[in-house]
Amino acid sequence: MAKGVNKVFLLGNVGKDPEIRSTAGGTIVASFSLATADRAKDQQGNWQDKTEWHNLVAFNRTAEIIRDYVKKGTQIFVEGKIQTRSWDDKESGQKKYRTEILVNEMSLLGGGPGRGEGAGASASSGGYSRSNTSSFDQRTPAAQPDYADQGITDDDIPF
Amino acid sequence: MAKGVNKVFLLGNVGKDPEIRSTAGGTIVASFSLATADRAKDQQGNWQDKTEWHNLVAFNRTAEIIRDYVKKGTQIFVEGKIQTRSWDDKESGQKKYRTEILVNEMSLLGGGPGRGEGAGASASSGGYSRSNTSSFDQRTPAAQPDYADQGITDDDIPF
Amino acid sequence: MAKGVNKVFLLGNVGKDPEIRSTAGGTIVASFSLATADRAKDQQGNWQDKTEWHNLVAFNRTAEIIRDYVKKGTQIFVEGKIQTRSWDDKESGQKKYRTEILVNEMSLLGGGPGRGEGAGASASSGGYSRSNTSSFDQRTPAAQPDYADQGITDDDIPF
Amino acid sequence: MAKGVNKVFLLGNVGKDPEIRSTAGGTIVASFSLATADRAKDQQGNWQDKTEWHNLVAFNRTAEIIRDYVKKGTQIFVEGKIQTRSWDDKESGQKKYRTEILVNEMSLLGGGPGRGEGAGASASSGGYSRSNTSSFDQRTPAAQPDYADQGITDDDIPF
DNA sequence: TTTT
DNA sequence: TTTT
Repeated sequence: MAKGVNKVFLLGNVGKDPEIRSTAGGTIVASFSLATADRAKDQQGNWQDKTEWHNLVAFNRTAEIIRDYVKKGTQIFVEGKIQTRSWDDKESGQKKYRTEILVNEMSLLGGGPGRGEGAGASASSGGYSRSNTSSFDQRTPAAQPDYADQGITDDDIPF
Repeated sequence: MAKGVNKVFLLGNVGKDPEIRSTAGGTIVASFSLATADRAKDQQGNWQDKTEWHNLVAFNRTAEIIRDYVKKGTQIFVEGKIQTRSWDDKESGQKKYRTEILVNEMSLLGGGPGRGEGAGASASSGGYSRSNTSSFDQRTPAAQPDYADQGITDDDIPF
Repeated sequence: MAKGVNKVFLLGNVGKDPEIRSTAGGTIVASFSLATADRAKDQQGNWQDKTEWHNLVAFNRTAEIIRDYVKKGTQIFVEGKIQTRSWDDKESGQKKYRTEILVNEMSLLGGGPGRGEGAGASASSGGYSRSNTSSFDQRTPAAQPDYADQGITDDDIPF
Repeated sequence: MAKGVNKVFLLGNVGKDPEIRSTAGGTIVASFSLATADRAKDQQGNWQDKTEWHNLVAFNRTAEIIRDYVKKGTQIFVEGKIQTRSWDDKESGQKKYRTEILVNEMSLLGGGPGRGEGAGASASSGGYSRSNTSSFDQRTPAAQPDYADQGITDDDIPF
């Protein structure tokens, strides 16, 4: 029986083309950064824009959608959960932490220059459809993403 | 004009008595960890409990409430936003990151042993009131928390 | 492909013992009201408590948990979606609407007198466990709830 | 001290040009409907699109933004709370209910045909800016909207 | 480091 | 109709 709530909502623009990898078991993993713009008062009481960057990771079907439709600049809305992975840095011997958002659901929004064109791939047929919102659900993640290049073992996999 | 969404909901138990500090400017700052329990399928398909730890920080009125009512074990619900601070570690010269949840609203829940008694401080009068929910709002944070002991400058202050 | 977001979070107390029904197909349906207490400024600028009432409905496994653990006064946290059903009132001939929250996830909180005892049924063993949080997930609803007594047809079923 | 949580997130498209009114006290009130598209399995197990309609209401600064930038078709993201108003219908003598979402924050998204042109007003300067997200905050509502034409008295005003 |  |  699960307990607790750990829920995140982010709406922003993707910082770089997502990095797509596959695990030995065939699971697709998408990693990318998302910028959420915020407006806050500075110490002089003036409104200042501030950008917060988030590390996002998605698996399976959601990762496929990201591979096919999301790139630098794409505006998306995601629902996910916060996860912090830790490991011992080989060089410094220090404990290092990386906090990521595991994406559970994603909606592609119409905004931003990173939708519908470019070298990669896109199902957007331009014109009106470019302004649609599409939402995807990743309810049943299951697999062993290959995080080996980051020194991440299977024990770090969140499901 | 602000843009984007960066919203977090957490329901869990506090890991240790909160750390309360004051800035030179008189702003009260509360820092503490929160555990959210999760239930996820492992690679054998069995349900496993997993605890995720979050670093929370609150200011002003919310920090006062935390100082007075929250301690190790207290069950709370919070709404907040994700923030990642970074600095250069003096020893290793490496860039370090710390992701925190800036608490905007908090509800004290009835659960857990960490409500209403103990060495610290508490306004809870025990008995029935232990099962109440109380909610606090921190809408207008304003000040310069003294993060000096963490090598944090005023520029890192989120408002 | 789904589009859009329709997400609700409620934390409050149950108004009456939930009503449990079964459909012809065997689906369990739980209906109940939830009060969320709010604090808002009145026209004189004074803070006033205000209670908002919500109609909640849950199916299958979540309905079973509600049947077994939730009753009048129980404090819960739910995640769900908003749904408005409409029908033609036979008497007045008017179109009538009823907005409900379809519960997707629920956490039992420790608060309130409606936990663990009473005439109905409860798996709570009292004492310490009263302060626990338990969370349940209803990810794959599937069936034909019998809403016949409300003049509701299968077409109104949300899944 | 407030209690409880009553929080709603909606992402969808506006159904009609918003209705803008002013109260005797000068408060601006915006009312409009929002469609959130959902994807759900029907009884045959096929995925079906389903649209849920919501009644939204906003006051003050948020209402002004809506007046100036939102119209039929505009894609928006809103955060708000659920409110149900009730009154006695004069004709039938029946108690009637209307559930609305009181909008607290709104983000204009790039999608949809209802952005940037039209008879009304718009600050959108076309081109790139049309794909931006703008977010507005309504933290301190205060006033007496004139709901007289709906048989609504000051007592129904949520703040 | 919480909680069950 | 809950809860404090």
